[in-house]
Amino acid sequence: MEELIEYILQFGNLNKQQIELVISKGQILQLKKEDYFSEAGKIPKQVGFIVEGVIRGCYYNNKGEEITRCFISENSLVCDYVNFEANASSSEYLQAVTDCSLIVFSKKNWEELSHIIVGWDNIKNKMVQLCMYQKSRKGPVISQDATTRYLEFLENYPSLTNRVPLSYIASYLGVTQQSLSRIRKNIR
Amino acid sequence: MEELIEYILQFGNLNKQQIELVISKGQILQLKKEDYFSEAGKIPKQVGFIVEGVIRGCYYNNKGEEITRCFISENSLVCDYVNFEANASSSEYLQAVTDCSLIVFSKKNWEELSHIIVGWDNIKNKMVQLCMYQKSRKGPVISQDATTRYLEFLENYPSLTNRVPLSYIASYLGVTQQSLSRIRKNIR
DNA sequence: GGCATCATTTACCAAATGGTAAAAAGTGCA
DNA sequence: TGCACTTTTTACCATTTGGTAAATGATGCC
Repeated sequence: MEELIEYILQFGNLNKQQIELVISKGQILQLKKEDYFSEAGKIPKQVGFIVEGVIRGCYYNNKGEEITRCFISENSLVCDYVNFEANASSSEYLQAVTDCSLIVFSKKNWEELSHIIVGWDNIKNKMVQLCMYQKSRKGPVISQDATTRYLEFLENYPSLTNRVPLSYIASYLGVTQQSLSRIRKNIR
Repeated sequence: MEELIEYILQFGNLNKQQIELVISKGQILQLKKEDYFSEAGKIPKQVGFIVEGVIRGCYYNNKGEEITRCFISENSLVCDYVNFEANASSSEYLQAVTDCSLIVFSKKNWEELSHIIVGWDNIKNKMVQLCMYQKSRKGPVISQDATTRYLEFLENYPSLTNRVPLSYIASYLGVTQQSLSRIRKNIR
């Protein structure tokens, strides 16, 4: 739980008792590679914090191709938050890319924290907003060519290169797997 | 102001007195085409709501090319919100594409609303989060080809086609202006 | 170990897009 | 109206990327 607490304290202060309250509401969740954390068409039921592992957001486009939209790794929140809040069904899958250890909060527990910790809403919203902001900033830039997008991916996600299948990275970067393979060859 | 109130009430209820408080904190701002609402390298000073006009988010990439990252039009919030909250300098410009009428809230007034209206924070955060969420969903999809991206742009932003220069749309879609011109020709 | 299965690389050609340049169309102003 | 200026279109060819297919490399299971 230490990682989670350290993460939270970036966004505001909590005393020991409040930290205990947060911990008491969280539960450990282990996901096996390819398990879903949440699914398209279903209402997201929990907020997660990744202690170990990689999760991706993905969906199927109208050609039936599977597209990876984002990667989330250690020490980050994982949740389709807007739909979690609105009790609306999600349009994408959140799927474990590797075996994962998470700390998760049910909707009930997550909401209770707002009632029992003064200032929790403030921390919570800063966390969620930073999360959304970073996703939009660390993603591939559409105006760059594929090689540049791959090089920036390596910079932004150095720890992912060897634990994520090439096909996921390819659809994330908007190129075919074959093109990405060729790009990697040309870089060396 | 009616548009703003209607927009806000989507996210939660306010009584007449509270609505008056919101109105009392907002100010009218007129922007001329190409004026900046906020600038890269500067700390965003206000939150805006677009009553009339179009604003774009843009920046200069490392080749010095000007890249449009998003379009925001009537009945939407406009703000680099994370940096506004954090008093951090922005990495992009928010620039009027057409003459604009806005209702703006200074940082001081925006924060005061949190103190004087119970439940304002809740409304505010839902607004901001939906705003960020939509930006990530309405943007061009990197795994689609340029023609598809343009067609989806037309669907997502039908009102922008004739009031935004082609060059802005081109960089937004990640193609050169010449390519976009060719694409438009082939669609007809 | 050997086999089946899946992931990645390579090759080939077709199609899409970029870069440069020039022409055409549109806009504002004297 | 006519001129200067900006925006958009068009054309040409080089380069990048996609689509299909097959070969190679990895991985897990019996």
